[in-house]
Amino acid sequence: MPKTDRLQPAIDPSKRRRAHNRIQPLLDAAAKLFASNGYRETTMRDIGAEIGMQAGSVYYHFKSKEELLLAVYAMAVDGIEGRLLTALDGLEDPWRRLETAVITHLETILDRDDYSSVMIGVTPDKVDDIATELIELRDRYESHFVRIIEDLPLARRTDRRLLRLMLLGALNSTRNWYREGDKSAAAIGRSYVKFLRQSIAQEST
Amino acid sequence: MPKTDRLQPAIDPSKRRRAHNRIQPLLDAAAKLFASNGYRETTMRDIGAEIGMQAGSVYYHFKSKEELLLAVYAMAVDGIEGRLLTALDGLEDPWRRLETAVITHLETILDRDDYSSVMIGVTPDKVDDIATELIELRDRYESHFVRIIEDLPLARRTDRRLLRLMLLGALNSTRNWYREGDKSAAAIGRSYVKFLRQSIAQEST
Amino acid sequence: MPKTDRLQPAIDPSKRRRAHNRIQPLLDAAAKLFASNGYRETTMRDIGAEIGMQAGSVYYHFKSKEELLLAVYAMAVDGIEGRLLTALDGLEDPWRRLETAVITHLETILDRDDYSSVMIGVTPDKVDDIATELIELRDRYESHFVRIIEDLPLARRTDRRLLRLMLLGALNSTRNWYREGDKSAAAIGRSYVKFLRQSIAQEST
Amino acid sequence: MPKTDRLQPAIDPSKRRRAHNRIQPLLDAAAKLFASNGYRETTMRDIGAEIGMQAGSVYYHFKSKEELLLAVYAMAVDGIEGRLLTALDGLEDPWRRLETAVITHLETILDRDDYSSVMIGVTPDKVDDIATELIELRDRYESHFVRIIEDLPLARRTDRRLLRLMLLGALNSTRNWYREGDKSAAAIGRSYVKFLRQSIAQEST
DNA sequence: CATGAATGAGCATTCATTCAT
DNA sequence: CATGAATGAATGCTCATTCAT
Repeated sequence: MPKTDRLQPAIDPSKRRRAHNRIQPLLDAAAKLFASNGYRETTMRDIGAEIGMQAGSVYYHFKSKEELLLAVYAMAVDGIEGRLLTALDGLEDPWRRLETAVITHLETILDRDDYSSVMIGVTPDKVDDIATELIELRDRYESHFVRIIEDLPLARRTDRRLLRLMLLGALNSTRNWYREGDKSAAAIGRSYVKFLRQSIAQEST
Repeated sequence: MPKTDRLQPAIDPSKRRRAHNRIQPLLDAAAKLFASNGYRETTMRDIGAEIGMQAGSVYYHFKSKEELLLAVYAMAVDGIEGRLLTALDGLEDPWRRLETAVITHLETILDRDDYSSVMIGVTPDKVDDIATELIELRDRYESHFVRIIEDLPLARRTDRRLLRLMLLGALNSTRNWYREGDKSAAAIGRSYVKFLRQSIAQEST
Repeated sequence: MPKTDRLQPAIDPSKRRRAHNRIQPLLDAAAKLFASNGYRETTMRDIGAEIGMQAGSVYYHFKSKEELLLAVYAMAVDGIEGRLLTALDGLEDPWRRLETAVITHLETILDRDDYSSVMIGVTPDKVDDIATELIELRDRYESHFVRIIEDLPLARRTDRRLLRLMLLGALNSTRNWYREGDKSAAAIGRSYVKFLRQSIAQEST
Repeated sequence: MPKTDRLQPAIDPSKRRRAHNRIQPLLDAAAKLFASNGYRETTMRDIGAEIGMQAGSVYYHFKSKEELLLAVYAMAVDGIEGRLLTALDGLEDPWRRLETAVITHLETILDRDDYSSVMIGVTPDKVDDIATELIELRDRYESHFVRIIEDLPLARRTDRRLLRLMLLGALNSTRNWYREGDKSAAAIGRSYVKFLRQSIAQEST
């Protein structure tokens, strides 16, 4: 995933040279540490140290640890959403769209991208003050799955919400067991869709 | 789930009544707090206070917080495993066995049982020193699913491991979204199995 | 002023020996440092160090710095009120009562007693969370002056409230200029009353 | 009180308009914040922000926070002293001079003027490095009261220093209790003088 | 068995100050 | 003149753990 600068405050490009933009490195460092050690277990000192900065200095850029998490989370959603939309672009067939979404999602989270790891790994309700914002962000992303599943020609009375929840639960949990040497994200994704498709598709399909 | 004492080390029953009668309350308190607030966010003081005990006194019974988590985790596995085996007892049909396992699993974790909440909710790798033990315990439980899925008459070349991983991932993630008023655990379980069955079953089925 | 134990939780005297009661030394240390350096400029580390204790350990006894201030303040009021009542005991003549109150007040705050210095020196409104409690305590003490001045046979239309405020303002400010070698507290007190008495007394006096 | 520039170092008037036009706003901002929140509780960031300036930029004008306080304090003394002298101008009668001084002082500090609030509210000894300068400034102002009281025809053996200290103590403490709706500054001042005059005046008066 | 007391390392956060640009 | 960025020391507070009694 590209470490985009979508979230960055627009700054006068002339100053950019000087500013050395420490925000991106900071976000990257935070993402990396949150992803590998967890949000709570990562200290502001760790984050600062990662880019040779004092803990206190981090506060020049982000006014709290939670604020920093929120920024990382937002960039994660930004990134994964962007990838998803790009991959989906131009695809019409509902089942292909589903498969593509599943595969893209898996590819993002299994390539151990720090940002999306944070998004998948951080339990919003442990971070009270920004829980709402976090959940909103996540929902924004998942809404694409809502739509994709809506468009599927399914057997009548299929509970589409349950289907989505099942699928996303399965998808997100891959990151707990996936190891180097396992099947590719694409293969896993294809299998998951195959495991479901025939059971849920409309008869005629 | 009953707050059983199934796993307790076999000790002289005469002493049991008096000597170790604080262990169970302690485990229950820890389970309750770990489940509702998380392992890291729960302090030894909280746990002690829950049963009117000083923080320091907890160390008479468990030599560290991790040790306490391990004990809770072990009891959780013990409990959920017990329920599973009881439910499965006597059942022969492979698909019924699967459905029963799925439903039983969901019933345990969705009735917000403290012990199993800990088992599902605590990420082993955040607790370095006992991660191995925790994983072993979890594997012991999941091995029943390995066997159940092994016994399923599936289409040739179905990746049974992937199927199990997908299913357990979906199952365990229910606890993140399940709310009062949602379908029953049994209904959800039945749906999940239905979502899969036809797609993966051997033609003749 | 006696460093009383009025505020202490009643504890089983048998345990007292063991407990070494660190609360009193802690209050004394806090009073001393608050008095000489100010509340804000005193750190919990300073207070702990004063009695050979880690900063963190202070929290075993007081759950916050403000809580500690409140306890010191309460003991200060306790002490100065006790002295006042004792001094007033048995006195009937209204003017003697006033003079005695004034002198006693001055003696307490000018002997550089740490507790009353805190009471006089700490501005309640800088300590938001306990401002109310602090003000209540101070009012409790000052209410004795309200009564003493009420009992004075004054010229009609004398604004007794204003008189009290003037007097207490003058009294409390002595601590800002009083130096070793100045007149005694008693002499100052007598002068202050003399400065006022004739002007405000009822004609017949 | 007008936010005057009376004390400013005499500088080339041509530059004054432009070059130092940030000093006055800075002083005003500092005075405002010191007065309402206290010296310690006010940060350089707050002060800068008040006039749209970075914290670091403040250091271009004042080399430290204490320096800034000193400047505010000096302007405060300058202002209150100016008002006093203006009010006293032409008055001959010693008692009228006293009453006027008292009332003028009260009017200045009770109209919640930021500068004089700082002067009255900041305890010099909490600001070690400039305590001497602060005290000198305050003394300069109070010397006018020394003289006014010297000129009073008082009963022999009246301790004029004590009288001054009592009066100023009473005066300055008004700001702790004065609230909207209380008597006017003038009324309070007149009362205070009345409370004292007859008691201390020479018989013949 | 249990407590009361204390430790000490650590944490998020604050803030006066510096300085290159 | 002013800023943006950073420092570093400090601060109130937390918490798993220890240990004498």
